[in-house]
Amino acid sequence: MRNRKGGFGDCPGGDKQACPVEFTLDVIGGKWKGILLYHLMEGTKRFNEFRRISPGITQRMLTLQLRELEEDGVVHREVYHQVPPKVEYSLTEFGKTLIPIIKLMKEWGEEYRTKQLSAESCLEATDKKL
Amino acid sequence: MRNRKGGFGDCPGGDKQACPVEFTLDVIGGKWKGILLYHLMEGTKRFNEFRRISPGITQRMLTLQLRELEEDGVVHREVYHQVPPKVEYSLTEFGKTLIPIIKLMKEWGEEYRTKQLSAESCLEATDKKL
DNA sequence: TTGTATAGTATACAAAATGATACTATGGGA
DNA sequence: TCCCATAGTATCATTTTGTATACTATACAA
Repeated sequence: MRNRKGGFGDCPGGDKQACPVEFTLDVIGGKWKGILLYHLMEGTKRFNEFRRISPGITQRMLTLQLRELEEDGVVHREVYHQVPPKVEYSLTEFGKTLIPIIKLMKEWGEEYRTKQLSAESCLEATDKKL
Repeated sequence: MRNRKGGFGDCPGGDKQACPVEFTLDVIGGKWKGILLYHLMEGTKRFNEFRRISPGITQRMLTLQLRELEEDGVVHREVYHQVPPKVEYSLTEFGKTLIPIIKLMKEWGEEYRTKQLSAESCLEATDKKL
């Protein structure tokens, strides 16, 4: 993943050309990008808003993931030169084309998260019961 | 990613519960899972068929990714006790519920791969022209 | 007897992703 | 004067992911 700079043309197995699915996953598949995009669908968010929403993410990771999304043209970063600083993140028009995918992933996740969990607890039955 | 065994209940930031998108990405987001699922949509595939389709993948990674998909209940692994061995992989019913997502990702990838590339070459303009 | 094909394992190593922690600048308020 | 908040960097450690290579069993075919 994310090893695409420098052109797809010389991709050894030709995977990236052959697989648009991989291309898409390359854009949205980072560890935190799902959450970020999910919340950006609601509208503009500030840096620390994301931190409050997902306390698990470190500042570093938040910066990195947002920068990658920015590089990919998916999010827009608006800097207000104030003190204390203010930076707003939002979906670009291009980023908005991802919304149907995010929504579908959200719905699938919502529907199968619980089912999968119960299936797993039947199959594995080694963990503590929730 | 993939750090979910042992229950979601104690997820520190509560991210996995809060974000079904992450749950979905956890299932389909492996480096090769996109390609594998993409080709499994067409029907049953054998181990070495995958290797021929994507020569870039090593045997080890192919095994690992298929096993993860199997663990997640997405693919079914049918072993034929023959010599030489024969193992067939196919989508489970559960796996088939992912098809709309894969298809949407495929379409998005097909549509924006080229646009993104040309946009990138305008913005970055450091790589050789394709 | 040697080679072929399949579907893997095992081991070692390398690279990439992620995490933890400390640090920065700055204007305003207590 | 000290502390607060914001939006980050910088550095280092750890974990995860991926690669390379060699190895396995076994029936059949040359």
